Amino acid sequence: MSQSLDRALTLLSSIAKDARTLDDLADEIGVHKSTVLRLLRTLEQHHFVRREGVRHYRLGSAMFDLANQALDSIDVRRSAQPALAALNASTGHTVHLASYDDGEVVYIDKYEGRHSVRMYSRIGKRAPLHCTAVGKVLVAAMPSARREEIARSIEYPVLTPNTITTPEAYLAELERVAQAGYAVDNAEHEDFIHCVAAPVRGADGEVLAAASMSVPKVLLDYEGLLALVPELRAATKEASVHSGWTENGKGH
Amino acid sequence: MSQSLDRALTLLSSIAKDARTLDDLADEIGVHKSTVLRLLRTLEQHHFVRREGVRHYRLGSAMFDLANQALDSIDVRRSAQPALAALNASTGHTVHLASYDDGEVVYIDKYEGRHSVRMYSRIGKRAPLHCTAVGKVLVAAMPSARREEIARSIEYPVLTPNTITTPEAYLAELERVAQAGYAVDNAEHEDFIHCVAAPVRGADGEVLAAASMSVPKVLLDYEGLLALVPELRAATKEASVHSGWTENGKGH
DNA sequence: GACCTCGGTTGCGTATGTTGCAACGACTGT
DNA sequence: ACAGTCGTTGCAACATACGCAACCGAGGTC
Repeated sequence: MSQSLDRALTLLSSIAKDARTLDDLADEIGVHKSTVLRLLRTLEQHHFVRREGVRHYRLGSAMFDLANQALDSIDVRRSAQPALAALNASTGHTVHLASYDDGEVVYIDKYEGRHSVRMYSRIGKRAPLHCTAVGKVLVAAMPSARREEIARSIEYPVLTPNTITTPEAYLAELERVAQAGYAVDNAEHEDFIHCVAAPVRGADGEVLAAASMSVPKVLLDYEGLLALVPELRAATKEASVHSGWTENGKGH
Repeated sequence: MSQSLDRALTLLSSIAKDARTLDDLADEIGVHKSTVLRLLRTLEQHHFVRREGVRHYRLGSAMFDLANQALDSIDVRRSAQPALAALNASTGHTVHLASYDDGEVVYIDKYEGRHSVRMYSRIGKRAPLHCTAVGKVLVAAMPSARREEIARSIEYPVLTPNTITTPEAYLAELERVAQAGYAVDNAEHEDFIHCVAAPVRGADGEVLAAASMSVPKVLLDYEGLLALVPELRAATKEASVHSGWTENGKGH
């Protein structure tokens, strides 16, 4: 809708990847370098971009200022923090907190595991719904009409041999998840990692977010992974309580 | 330079403050609400903004995705982390890591203190050079010509009774800091808090950033604050080593 | 030291994209 | 049913952001 803004935002992503020369950036978004220069200058004025020397552009402080402000305003993040940090500390595994946004999963918090295998995740990063434990938990919590709608509308890229590839299979999986109260990602997203996830609920019992633990397969087999579920659920329950949820029925 | 981009970036700040209605945002940046709508839509496409229901706009996930990417790319942040985290753990006080950017100080990391008095700081937030310990450390590390230049060009808003208010006084203070190797903010920024700061150096001995500890005055008097300096300097020294610095002379 | 390349910068005229307007639609509360 | 918000769209006018081409400055090469 707004061309220059659109270009500028694309620019930001390009810069985030890695600092480049003007012409490179120009090529990337398909405009003249003078245009890039002018956009950069505006971004710079607002501290969204910094230049260091020549040939080096980095994201600026406004970026993380706003980001931190935004993160702080996500209530469930703060209320879930103690429980998830404790879970992370006691198990040593990577813990994620994620929520649904526009047909995808967004990670809103992350506690790095001790056995830090390089995982392709990061706060703010987005992931597909069909191959992540958190994705399954979040969609499974929706009314069945909405589940259908989503299951039919998303793509099913095959990321590992275990990835679910059809709406039918996904819907069946969601049903299982809804029943069980937790979800598993049996190496459906990344080959060497499997996860379990469970919902964090708010005052009205609605699902605010999903928390997951990710474990390298070399460290724990499938049995071992499932054995973590009780601990995970204890943590999500505690997080839910801190978010206003009460055991039986509505809060307030 | 780019009007629409400029407006959009201003919009982001407004949204960060607090989610509002279209007209409010329009007023704030002085344009018609339809204009705001179109900008928001573009921002939304890029996930810089989310809408929840009506009358609610929040910053979106692209924001913190990029921000985290950017933070990860700040080398000194990662290399200083262990030392600063340990300092924070052992003293219980709030620890900041900050660097110089465009006439101001920018906080690039923060470790919350245990006795958490609400402090007006946040990763990515900017603060003045003249009334912060980190600011003094960073400017004191510059060659004297540049010190002069900066001292003459910045403003000296009076924030507390102790705030330095003239370039002359500031330059004298910088000289003291350069000699001593650390800086003090004796409640010059916020009335109830005082800080000490010391530099973190890189391979060539250049100052990469400044680390500080902030302590409420009710917790520790001026004497007590100064007593923390050795521990702080031990931590910044360790951080420097991790950043490539070597005790005597040039690295490489 | 002259020449070349590469990255960044500026002025200018034009076409394009962006804007404000005003009318409409959806929703809320009275 | 009506008034009051808030968000959305089509359109025409204009400002603005664009591409171009020339220029500058730094580094490297011969």
